[in-house]
Amino acid sequence: MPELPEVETTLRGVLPHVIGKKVREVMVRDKRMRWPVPDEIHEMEGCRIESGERRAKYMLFGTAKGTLLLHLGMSGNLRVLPADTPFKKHDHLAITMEDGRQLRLHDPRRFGAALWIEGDPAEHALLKDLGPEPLGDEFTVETLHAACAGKTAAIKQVIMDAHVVVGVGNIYASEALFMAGIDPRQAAGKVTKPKLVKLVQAIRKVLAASIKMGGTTLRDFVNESGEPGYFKQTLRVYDREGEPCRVCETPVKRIVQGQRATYFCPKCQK
DNA sequence: AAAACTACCTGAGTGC
DNA sequence: TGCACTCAGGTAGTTT
Repeated sequence: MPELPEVETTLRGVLPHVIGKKVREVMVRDKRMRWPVPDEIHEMEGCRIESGERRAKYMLFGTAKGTLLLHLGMSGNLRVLPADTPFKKHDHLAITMEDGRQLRLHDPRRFGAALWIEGDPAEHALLKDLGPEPLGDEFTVETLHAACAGKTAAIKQVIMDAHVVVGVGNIYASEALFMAGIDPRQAAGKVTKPKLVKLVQAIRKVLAASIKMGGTTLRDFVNESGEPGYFKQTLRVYDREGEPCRVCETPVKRIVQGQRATYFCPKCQK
């Protein structure tokens, strides 16, 4: 499910309900996530949530004692509900705030994560080697060019590599390559610099546009209020196999790269 | 070093 | 209805 725009949408929705509020209780209903939810997560009980930010697809909530790290994996969502709302299957974590509202992490596939970090989150193993944020100043044509230099791997694989740039998942990788007019199978080292310029712009543009529309709901993504995102109707190629390219009407092609589906227009992307 | 592949897990959809 | 099968938005870790 969630790529960067969906995580950003969720975080923005959650923030007003948690910033400056005290945590009353943390309930771990099922600790089986990508990694077992640590007992230390209860450290946050009684703490005030001072900050909430996103790094790559991780959400980080800072308190005086430590930082809560949440990841939505493939099928997760994080909602704000009244604490007395009946639990659903796969509601693995529930954090009750002092005002009776509850944050609930729901994740059927359990590829998501809930961890407790003591010390500087930037030094945590999951975060310290991440590449630049795509919407930040550190992601530039120069950094992308350097990352692509000499690589024989397909350009799509490279922009999905979190060491190169974070947050570009399977949907937006296909979309950005379409917008930049680049064949996703092209060796990264062979993509020309003018194309890389377009690619950097395309990645920024597609992510920002999706955030504006509340993300993409393909099947089951919902934001903190349980509402879907509306970017799906704007997708140019993803999940449109056989349908006409919105530019040239050539049928959109689906291939598999690195065991993931890739969608592209064989005429517009060279 | 880089590329290819595996593993984790549940649920929805398809075809027989 | 039911069974077998495929596919899905992520990414750390292992193998080649």
